[in-house]
Amino acid sequence: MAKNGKPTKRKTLDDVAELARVSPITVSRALRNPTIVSSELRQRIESAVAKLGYFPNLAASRLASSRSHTVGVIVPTLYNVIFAEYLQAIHVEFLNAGFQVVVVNSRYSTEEEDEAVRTLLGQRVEAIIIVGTTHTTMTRRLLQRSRIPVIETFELTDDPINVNIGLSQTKAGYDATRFLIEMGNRRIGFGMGHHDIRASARLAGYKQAMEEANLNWEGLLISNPQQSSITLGSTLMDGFVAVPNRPDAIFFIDDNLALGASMKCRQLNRRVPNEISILGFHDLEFSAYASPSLSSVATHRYELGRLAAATAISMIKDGMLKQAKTDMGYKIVARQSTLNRHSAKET
Amino acid sequence: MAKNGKPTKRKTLDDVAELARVSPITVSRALRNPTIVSSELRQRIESAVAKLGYFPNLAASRLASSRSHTVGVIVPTLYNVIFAEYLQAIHVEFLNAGFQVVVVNSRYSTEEEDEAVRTLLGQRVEAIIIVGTTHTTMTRRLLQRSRIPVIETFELTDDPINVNIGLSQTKAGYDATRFLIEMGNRRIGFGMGHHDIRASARLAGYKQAMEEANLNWEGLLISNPQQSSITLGSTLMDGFVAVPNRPDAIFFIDDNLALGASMKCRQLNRRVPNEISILGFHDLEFSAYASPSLSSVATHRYELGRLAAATAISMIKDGMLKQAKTDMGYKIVARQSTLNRHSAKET
DNA sequence: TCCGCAAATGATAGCGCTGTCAATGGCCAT
DNA sequence: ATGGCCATTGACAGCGCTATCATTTGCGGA
Repeated sequence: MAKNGKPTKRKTLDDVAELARVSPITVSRALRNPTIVSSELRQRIESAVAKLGYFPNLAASRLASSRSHTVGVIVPTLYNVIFAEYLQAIHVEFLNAGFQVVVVNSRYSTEEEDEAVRTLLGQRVEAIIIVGTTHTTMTRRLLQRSRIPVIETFELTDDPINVNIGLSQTKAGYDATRFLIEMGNRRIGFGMGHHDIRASARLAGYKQAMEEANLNWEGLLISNPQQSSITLGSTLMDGFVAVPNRPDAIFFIDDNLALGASMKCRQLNRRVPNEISILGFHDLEFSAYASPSLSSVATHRYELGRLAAATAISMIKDGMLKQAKTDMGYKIVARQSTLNRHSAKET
Repeated sequence: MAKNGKPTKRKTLDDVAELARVSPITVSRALRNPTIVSSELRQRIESAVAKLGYFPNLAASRLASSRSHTVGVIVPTLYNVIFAEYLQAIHVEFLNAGFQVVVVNSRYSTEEEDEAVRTLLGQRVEAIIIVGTTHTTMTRRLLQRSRIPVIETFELTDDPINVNIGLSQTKAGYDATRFLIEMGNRRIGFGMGHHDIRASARLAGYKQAMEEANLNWEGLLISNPQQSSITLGSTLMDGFVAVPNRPDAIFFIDDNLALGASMKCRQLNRRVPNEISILGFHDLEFSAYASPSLSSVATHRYELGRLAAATAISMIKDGMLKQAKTDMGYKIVARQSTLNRHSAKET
């Protein structure tokens, strides 16, 4: 309930200046860079600020200085812990450098991504960090015209807008599949949720590896338009056990699916990895501690976010747009959920 | 790389107006409310906008209209899926209502929360949704003075700033513990990560229930200053099996811990629920699908976020600050991980 | 035909800050 | 005592929009 009917206008710099008996510009300076104002005035100003409960109108400040001290980050979802780690790193870097971070969620839609870019540019963000390298033509043009640093992440492209930091999703999918093949698996399944761009790239890598090894993947590819989750992994596993001529290994698009599938296997009394090997992706926090521990492809989300933010900061400082591409790589981590069937035979 | 050295000033409304041969104010209107401008001018304006690649400077718009069309949300962390679900609901509601959402992370610190509030108020957000009801005196005063709707969530308080929507964490902890007691457990452990406010409230409820039942909880309380995770659950379980006179049930502060503990039990060959019952909290998405499925206390995060946002929107529209308190409740969901030892004895 | 009214458009004056340059005063070297 | 320099402080204009009121135009009814 409003305490009273007074329209109590918000306090402005001028109110503070009046109370502190100094000019408004001095208040502005005292607030932004206290050291350049004499300590006497500074104290008068500080107490006036406290007394009035003043704080600056950022819109006015941004308009006058044409600096927003804000950067934008576009992620496809907030649900996925991958992006939470990435965002955390970005936040830390930018907050330390005095920037505010606005996060916008594009929900895996290029149209929403386009809108998000417009919103951010309208706010005159000083840099944009975006997940993915595939955008609508319009979005790409907007970003190019914007003349602010744009960091495209998570994937790799030969034609970045400015800076690209990521890993080859296709190659990762290929190598992961090769890993399973070299472990002696023949019928290798592929389990995924909805076909987002990066998941599809990993799928392409899988198909390539399978074809190169003359292995047939028909009937071994199970997907579901839902978002990836432990629950979904459990559901997908139901599908795999129903396949005639069951797979001896499955590559899941991420560790959530892999964990759900592994738990389902136990319910169904299918031994992992003996009867069926399971390989995940991303090496999530729990994977090393699951039972059996999950083999996975480690990606470096935190470092990726950190590097993206650090690069953006240095570009903002220099006022220069450079073009660059950094491959963060990945690493296949073999744990209990995958079995080397060659050595298993030997013993 | 900058394509050329031209300082290419950003396009403004005036540029568009000039190109479209209309007055700036007409452009402003055409952009904000196209229907009130004749279709001829509207088309001229639209093509000028497209040609120039113009889009509005939000800082100027906010300053002039003193409306930000922005709301702020403060959460303690982005890592916890609980808050991701809550944020998702908030985003959906506000975006549909034409508001932008700024999310700030307070990292479980009241100091950072205070800063976050200042940042948001400086942006002249039109409402603030905040997790928790405990703030510094200063923060509370700022929020009260702000004269915008403040929605405190997740907990319940008798003295809300404006609107409070949540559940009694203490009562939930109490009831969960009662549930385990009534199932015939005597030595009931409590496992938690770092002592954030809501976790501590659940702990208080646990202690109360134990004391009322004349049960001793000494030595049965294991915590770790880390953030709750599946991994940490696994670690905590190591602690519980090392306790002399092992617990027959454990209440974990959330389902991540419960799942990690359950997986560890299997590694250690402790049967769940026969040797040890496990109860989690929040009823996360995977809990029903884990093996064994996890008993938990279901909370309603999505609905909570939705309601918080809807309430904020209606308050913004009405321009009225009301005081209200809504108890969202919770629900104990019994699944496989807890055993009713009374019936177990009977059979 | 003229008036009145609604719809469409325009002119003016800020919103609350900061960039820029000017003014002031104290202090030291000469 | 004088000039010059640095450290402080202030005046002024303007950032790019929108609220508000004023003006213009078209059209039906008296």
